[in-house]
Amino acid sequence: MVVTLSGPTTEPTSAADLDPAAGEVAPPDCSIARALGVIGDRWTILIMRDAFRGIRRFDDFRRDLDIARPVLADRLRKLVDAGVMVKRRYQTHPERFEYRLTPMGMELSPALVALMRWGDRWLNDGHPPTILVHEPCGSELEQGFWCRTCQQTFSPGDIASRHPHSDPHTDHDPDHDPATGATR
Amino acid sequence: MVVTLSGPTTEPTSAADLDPAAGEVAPPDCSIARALGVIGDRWTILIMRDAFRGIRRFDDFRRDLDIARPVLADRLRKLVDAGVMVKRRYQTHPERFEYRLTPMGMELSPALVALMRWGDRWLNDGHPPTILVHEPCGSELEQGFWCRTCQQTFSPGDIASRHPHSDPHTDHDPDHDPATGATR
DNA sequence: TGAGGTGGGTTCATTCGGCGAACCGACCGC
DNA sequence: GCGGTCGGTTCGCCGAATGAACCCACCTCA
Repeated sequence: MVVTLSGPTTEPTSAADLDPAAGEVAPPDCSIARALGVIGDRWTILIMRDAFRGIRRFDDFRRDLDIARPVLADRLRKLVDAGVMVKRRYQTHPERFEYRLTPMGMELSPALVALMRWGDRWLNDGHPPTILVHEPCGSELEQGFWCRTCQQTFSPGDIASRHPHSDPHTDHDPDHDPATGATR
Repeated sequence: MVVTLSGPTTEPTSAADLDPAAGEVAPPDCSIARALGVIGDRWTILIMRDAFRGIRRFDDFRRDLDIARPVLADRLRKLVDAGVMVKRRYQTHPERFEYRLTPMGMELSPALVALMRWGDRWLNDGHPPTILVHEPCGSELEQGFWCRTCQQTFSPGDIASRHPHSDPHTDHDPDHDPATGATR
C-alpha cells in the first residue's frame, strides 16, 4: 500500500527495461515537480490564496501580503506566463490592470484547500479553523478520495498507483510499516 | 461564490518562528501561511513526495533529488522538528537512520495528490499522467469535495466559507465573473 | 595491510534571489 | 501645481541556497 505520488522517476516510457543509468542524472520531471515549477514558491502560493479570496489588483496583493513590489511584479508575470492568471485592463486612461485566475488557476483550489485543512488541523496554535461549507446546503465540506465504483470515500492508505505503460497491478512495498500509515 | 481559502489575513511570512509575544495587530496568521512555514519550500515538498514513494534514507533522498547535502540535512531536521517526520535508528554499529512520515506527514497526501493531478492535467508536456487507484477495487481515484448532507461531490465553485467568529453566512463577491470561474 | 566504498553528516566560500528604498509616469481631485 | 493613487522598474544590500570538500565509523575485498 505504497502511495506513489509521482510518475516514473526516470523516463516516461518504462522504468525497468530502458537503461536509465546511462546518461541522465536528473530525472526529467514528475508532475509534482512540474507543478512546483509554476507555483512552488511561498509567495506564489500566497498570491493564489489571495486570488481565490477575490483579490485582483496589484496594490491589494501588495498590501495584503506585505510583499516587495519587485517580487510581486515578478510572480504575477510568471503566473500570467504560466497561464494560471490573466492580466486584464479594467480601465483605460490611467491604464489599470487586474489579475484573475484562469480555469487552470481555479483548479488549484483542491490543493490549496488540502493545504489549508492540514494547516488548520496540525498547526493551529489557538487559531480557530476556517470552515468551508457546501454553499447550497451550508454543511461542512469534506475533502477526500472518492471511488466511483465502490461509491465511497477512502483514506490515503488505500491508494495505489498504476503507471500507464507498466504492470497494471498495484505497487506494493513489502517493508512498509502500517504503524505509520493511514489512520492514527 | 467566492472561495475563501484563508482565515484572517495579514502576516504571511515566518509562520513558526515569529515572536508570539509581540502582541501586535490582531490576526497573526492564516492556516495556509502556517502550512507553508513547514512545507513551503520546493525541496521540502519534493522530499515529502519521495517519502510517500517509500524513500527513507538520507542518501536515497539525496540521489533521487540531486539535492545538496547540507540542504537535505537542514530540511530533514526541520521536518522532524515540525513533527512531519521521525528520525529512527535502523541499525547500530555504524549508526544509520531513516526518516519516516508521521501521521501528520501522511495527512499531507491530499495536498500532494491534488498538486500531482493538477500538474498532470495542465503541465504534462507529453508525460503520461500517473493514475492513482482505489487499491481494493482498482478503479481510478477521484479527489473532490464531498457534502455529507447532500451525499454528493461538488466543484470549487460551490464552496463558501464560514468564519468562526464572524457572520455565519457565506461570503459573496458581487463582482465575481463566472466566466473565469469554476467549470470550463 | 590498506584501498575503496557507503551512509550520514558538517564546514566553508561563492553565487543567487529576496528585499526595501527610491524613482517613474499617467492620471486624479482640489 | 500639490499631494495621492496605481502599477510598475531600477538599484544595492544581504542572507539564504548551493556545490565542493572534508570527516568519521564501518564494511568488503584482495
